[in-house]
Amino acid sequence: MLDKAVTLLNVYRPAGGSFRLTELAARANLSKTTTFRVVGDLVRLGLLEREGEWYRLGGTLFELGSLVPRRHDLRETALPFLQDLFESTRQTVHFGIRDNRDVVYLERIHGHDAVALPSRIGGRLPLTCTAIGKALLAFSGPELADAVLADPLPQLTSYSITDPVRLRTALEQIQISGLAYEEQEAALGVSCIAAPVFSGAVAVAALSVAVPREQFRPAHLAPAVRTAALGLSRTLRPPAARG
Amino acid sequence: MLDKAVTLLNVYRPAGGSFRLTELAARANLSKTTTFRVVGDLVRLGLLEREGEWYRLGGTLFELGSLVPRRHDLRETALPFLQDLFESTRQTVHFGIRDNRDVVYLERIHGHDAVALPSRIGGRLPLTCTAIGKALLAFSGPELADAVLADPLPQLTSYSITDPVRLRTALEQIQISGLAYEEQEAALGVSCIAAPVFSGAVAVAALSVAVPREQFRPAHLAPAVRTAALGLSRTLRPPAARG
DNA sequence: AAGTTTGTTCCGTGACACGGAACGCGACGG
DNA sequence: CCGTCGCGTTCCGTGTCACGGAACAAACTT
Repeated sequence: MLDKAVTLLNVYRPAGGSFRLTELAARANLSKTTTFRVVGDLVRLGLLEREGEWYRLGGTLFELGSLVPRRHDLRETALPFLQDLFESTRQTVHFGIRDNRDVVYLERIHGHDAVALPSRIGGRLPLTCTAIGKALLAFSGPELADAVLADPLPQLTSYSITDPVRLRTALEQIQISGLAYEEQEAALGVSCIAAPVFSGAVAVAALSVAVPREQFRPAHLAPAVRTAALGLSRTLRPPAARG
Repeated sequence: MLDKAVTLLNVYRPAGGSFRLTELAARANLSKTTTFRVVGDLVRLGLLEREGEWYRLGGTLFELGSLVPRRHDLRETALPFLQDLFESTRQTVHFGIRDNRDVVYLERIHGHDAVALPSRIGGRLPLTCTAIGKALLAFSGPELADAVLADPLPQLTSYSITDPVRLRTALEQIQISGLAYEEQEAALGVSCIAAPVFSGAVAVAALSVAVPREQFRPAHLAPAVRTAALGLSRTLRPPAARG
């Protein structure tokens, strides 16, 4: 019952949208009868919403998701620094953490002229294809980097780094400079620069600026990104006694 | 099973936090045995996370919640206008929709010196105690206003309006001016000004600026709030063919 | 050392989740 | 106008697994 319910909810990952009963049953590998009953319960409980014959995720999930502790707290303390960064660059600003081998985006703020990117709040992208991911990977200990480099590297565009040797030298460069770059590795026409947010020696999060490729001026963006990341690191220090 | 699981998740509303097994069982009115089993399933499925003997909401909920359609779409198109508003006022900016008799906040952006407020993303406050709520109530049709005014009005502070007659004249004033005010009705020392976001004749959302009481200059804030709301209304028009 | 509260395991019973089969309906298409 | 298809929905018999009381181990409090 519970398993089937969560399986049904997971049908909506990672893209969201609306589904009809039969399609839900097919994607969840459940019988139509069971789907009908479970989906009915989910609607009654507010986890799904029904509009005609279409089902979508319900508002209760939004409210529960907003309460998830680490995500909410980090986002709240990071927001002012992200605002600073946005104001000084006027480009799309990202903020994310690591979960396993993905970066999970906690915040993404932009103006009217945002670049097209696969990132979205609550969404996931491979560590190795994004600037934020590389910044996190470079400061998450050598074990993780070794493990990631041992497997085939995921590829989002033709520019995504697939050569582990090249990625390792990139990580070493990141560890020296404290800045991570990414050029069209996540989306064509977009480049990124990111800096890790530290709690001690390991990165607990990272923030980045995404810029159209032709406007990418790393030397100009670096100080702003670094300043925001350092400021956030310092702010996290006092209350972040949680090991 | 499903009911009990959702009951357990709802223990975390509206404040979030961490709970131990016995406290979860008590708050959910479930036997300790059942709580133990269901909570174990929830952890296995990612809806809860366990740290020692403490349970908190899990990252899966954050990711699912970020996919809830109306919330996500509205937030995404509203964000640039909220940024404009924040930049021109440098005060806490809110964006919310109506759900039943509450306002649900979809976004809340602020700088380093944010005022203390009970609002939070995904949180709820009574329609009648907030500027956003009044703006929504004034443009949600007379039936809702009549129903709300017929019942006792909720009260968050000693300044919250409890007299239905006074609230009705306030709503009429909002319908004329297109702007809603609130002075210390949600939190002491904080005043707000809000404007509705229209889709046709009804408000589908509203945005506001929250300011420390002593700095509150309505005449100065009004144009910025109105401009942001109108711009957002216009942007929502073309793609918002959904009745 | 006795008592209290914690998380956890065990187990017998009974409710209810399960999915196959069948139904009503609307949309096509011959 | 009548088949057929796919849809959502209802029904029902079977079997399972959810349920909670009782008991246990461990960690604190007194």
